[in-house]
Amino acid sequence: MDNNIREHLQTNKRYSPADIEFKWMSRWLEAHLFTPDIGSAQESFCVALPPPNVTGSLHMGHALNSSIQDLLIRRARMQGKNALWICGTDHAGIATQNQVEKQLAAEGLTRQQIGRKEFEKRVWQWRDEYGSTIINQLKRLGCSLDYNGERFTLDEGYVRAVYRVFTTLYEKGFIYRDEYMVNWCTRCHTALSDLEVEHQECDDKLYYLRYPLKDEDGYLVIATARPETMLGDTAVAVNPGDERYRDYVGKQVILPLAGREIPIITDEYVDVSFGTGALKITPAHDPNDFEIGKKHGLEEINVFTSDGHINKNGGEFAGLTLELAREQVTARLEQEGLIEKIEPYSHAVGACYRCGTSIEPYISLQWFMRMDELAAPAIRAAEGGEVKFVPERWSGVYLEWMRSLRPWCISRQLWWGHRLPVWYCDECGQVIVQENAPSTCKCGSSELHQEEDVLDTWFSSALWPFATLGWPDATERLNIFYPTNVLVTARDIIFLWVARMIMMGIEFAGEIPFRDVIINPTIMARDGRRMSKSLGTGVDPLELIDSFGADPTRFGLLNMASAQDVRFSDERIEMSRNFCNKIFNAARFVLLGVADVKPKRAGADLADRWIDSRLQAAAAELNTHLDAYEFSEATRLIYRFVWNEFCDWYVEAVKPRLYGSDQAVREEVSGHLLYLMDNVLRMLHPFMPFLSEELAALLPGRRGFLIDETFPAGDGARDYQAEAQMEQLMTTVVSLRTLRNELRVPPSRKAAAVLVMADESARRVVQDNSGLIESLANTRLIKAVQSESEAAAGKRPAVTLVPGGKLLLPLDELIDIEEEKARLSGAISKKKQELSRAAKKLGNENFVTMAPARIVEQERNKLKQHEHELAELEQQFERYFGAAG
RNA sequence: GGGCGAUUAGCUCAGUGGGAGAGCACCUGCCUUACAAGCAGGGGGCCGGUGGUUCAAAUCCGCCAUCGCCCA
Repeated sequence: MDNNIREHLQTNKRYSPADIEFKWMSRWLEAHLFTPDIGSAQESFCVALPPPNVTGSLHMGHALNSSIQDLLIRRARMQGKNALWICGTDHAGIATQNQVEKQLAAEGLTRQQIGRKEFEKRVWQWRDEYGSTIINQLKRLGCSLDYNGERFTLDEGYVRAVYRVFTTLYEKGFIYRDEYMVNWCTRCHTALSDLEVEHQECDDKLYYLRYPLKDEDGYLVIATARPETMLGDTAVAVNPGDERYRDYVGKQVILPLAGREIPIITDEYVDVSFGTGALKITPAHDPNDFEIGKKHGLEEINVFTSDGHINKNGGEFAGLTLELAREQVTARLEQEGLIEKIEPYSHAVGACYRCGTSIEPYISLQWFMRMDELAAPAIRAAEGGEVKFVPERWSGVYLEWMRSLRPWCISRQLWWGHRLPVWYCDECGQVIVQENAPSTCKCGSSELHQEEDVLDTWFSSALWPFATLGWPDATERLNIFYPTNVLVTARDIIFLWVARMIMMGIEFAGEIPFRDVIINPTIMARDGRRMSKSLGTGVDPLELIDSFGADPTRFGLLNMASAQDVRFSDERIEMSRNFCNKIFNAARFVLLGVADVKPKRAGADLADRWIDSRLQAAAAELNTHLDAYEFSEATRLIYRFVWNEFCDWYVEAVKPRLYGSDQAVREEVSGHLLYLMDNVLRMLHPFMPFLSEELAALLPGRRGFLIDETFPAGDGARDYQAEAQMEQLMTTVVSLRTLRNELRVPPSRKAAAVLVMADESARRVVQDNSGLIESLANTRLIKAVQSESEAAAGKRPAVTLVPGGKLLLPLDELIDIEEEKARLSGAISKKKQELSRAAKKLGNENFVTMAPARIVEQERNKLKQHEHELAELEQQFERYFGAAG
């Protein structure tokens, strides 16, 4: 090893992530490690990154599911697969437009002032400047995305895919234009799909309004939460079965303020228990009323403008904002004595998912996509298990949604996005839908104009798994990597993406886009609720990377990735940081301590055989967990193996041999340590790429990158004898340590111990490895004898049970007689309890006859063991203190 | 209003039919030549309540309570 490195390792006792992360990411990128080989004959493995919003920055959800994806991708590469992790962002129509509009506003400009062309130019500039923020943040996390192949949903080729899909669906009649009620954001000035509306419970008021009857005295009282919409009322509806209103049906009321005569109609939809049971019907401003209006042929009177004011149909209220209109309408009604009462009322109000403005149900001319026919095969794919959700319960959530799909409003009144491939002839009104701009209409006119609207961003991201691979062209990439293997995402994306990707994938790429869908848990704030920007309960993953390092952040997040939502706790990241430090120091021990040899598996020594077997077990189990996507279990397993087996036992066990005077032994142990370290680092690499790479590079005889090496499969043979023998020794050591501690033997004092074991094979294990026990338990003169008479351990040794017998520690002068008496009788009563538990169970005839033989046998063995041990303890007690207490 | 999930040690969470686990925190002793972000040892839980199924329930089923998430 280089002397500089040696010195560096000697002086630095703590892992310091910041020093190495940038270095390795740069080297990986320079070596193009993350770009797959298209010519490879290897089995492919592909994951498409759910494209983050181009305006976005890394949040906890991204960090978690990217850690998962990187784990899977890196392992797949190490398993020899031709792996591709598709990289890119989506253009995020509204969000990006809002960003640029904000910029313009700062210059005192609006997009209308500069015009559409100029505006688009500004957005592209914005994108070039800020659009790779989140991709760069993924690099900091160590993600091995194919950065060279980064895609964007507005790439030239991608646009072609979008247009192909649009025109095909139009020709099939799935896409159509209609004047219909949509969700309208009065600030973003566009329609939104149902999924882009966020509902929030809010404390409001319920107004009871009096609508005077036309031809007689009196009035009908209706209840509404939105009194300002009464200006657009065109009926009052009651339930046909409602006796209270039977006499009024068919009559007219005079709509207050407007003075309009409107009918009293009946409809099953009306809930007799809501308010008074009489409902005002405003077909232009409420989705349910819209349906009722259609059914009854009611007039739709729009009283709002598209930017949230009252229009001329609102008479004297025209020009007011909706908020002011509500105040003034209720004030006027109050004046006229038409308000019966106002009650507190709590209901859900829709808000724009991008700007939070209240959503208005609004009738406008939009493009829609019918979903039922596309949904059918996508439903079957999940029902038949072709697409598998993990955890499985999400499959139900997906199916429920898919079975109740309504037409999807796909047009947006924005200037950023895929402008619909639709042209209108100014001459004859012909609608032309095709991928490329037409020059003339069938009528011969060349006076054509393109549709102003753009497509919902999610329309294009639905094509992500195949459009990024080159579709609609039959590319080699598409051939190799489609369908992708797994999609990892958050649950709120199930509808927005997963469902739509499955539908589009089946329809256009001819196959499901991915086989497994991993829905990662949500990381909650400390209070157990969703992290919230406005409440300040969010945690920034980049800050975690800054203060703990990327590897601890990844490992900690993966440790949280079980099937359940989890509260974020930085104790987990700290635990991971400590673990990284442990690994770093284990490597220091190996690198600074070993002889100058190459990694080489040894095998005669018990500890060597034991750790080899344990390594195989750990690797096998690790692969099982990863195959089952049990990430949290995987982190726990690797933690236990590295810390509690490799570090706590093997490294300690090996020290006497490593530091001994026998050079041949030292070299053998050195080779074996290096061999183990190499395996451990390869297992760790997909979890903590930076640290593992850094340490692996220091191993003698190393070349290349870890990612090109093999992930331990754990398919080597186990050595069960070595495992059992080492188990016996470890238990013996722990008993001895416990005894020492309980007796408060100072560490400086190396007490001598005697093991009395009738069992010959157990005794031989101890005899053959007495040195190991001596060093691990800080004891000397381990002697294993067959019977007490041979022990000659002084007159009054302390005693404890060990596997195969008992352990005597002669410490006459150190033992407090009363304490020892208490300690022994404590052990006796504990043993008695265990004994009686087993005896009771076996005394139950039903247990003996009904339980599996294996279990009963196990219980009998326990009973025997307890009986034997109790006898030993009582005998001991009797010898020292007379009759057992 | 509908659906889903959770309730296990002081805290954050694993454990899904055969004697309750981890990390942190706590107690005792250690600066033992890889690591004090560490080492050795230890204490601590009628597994939310209730009823049922079973030889056997933290685990399966019913009901109740509390909290959370999603959808309308």
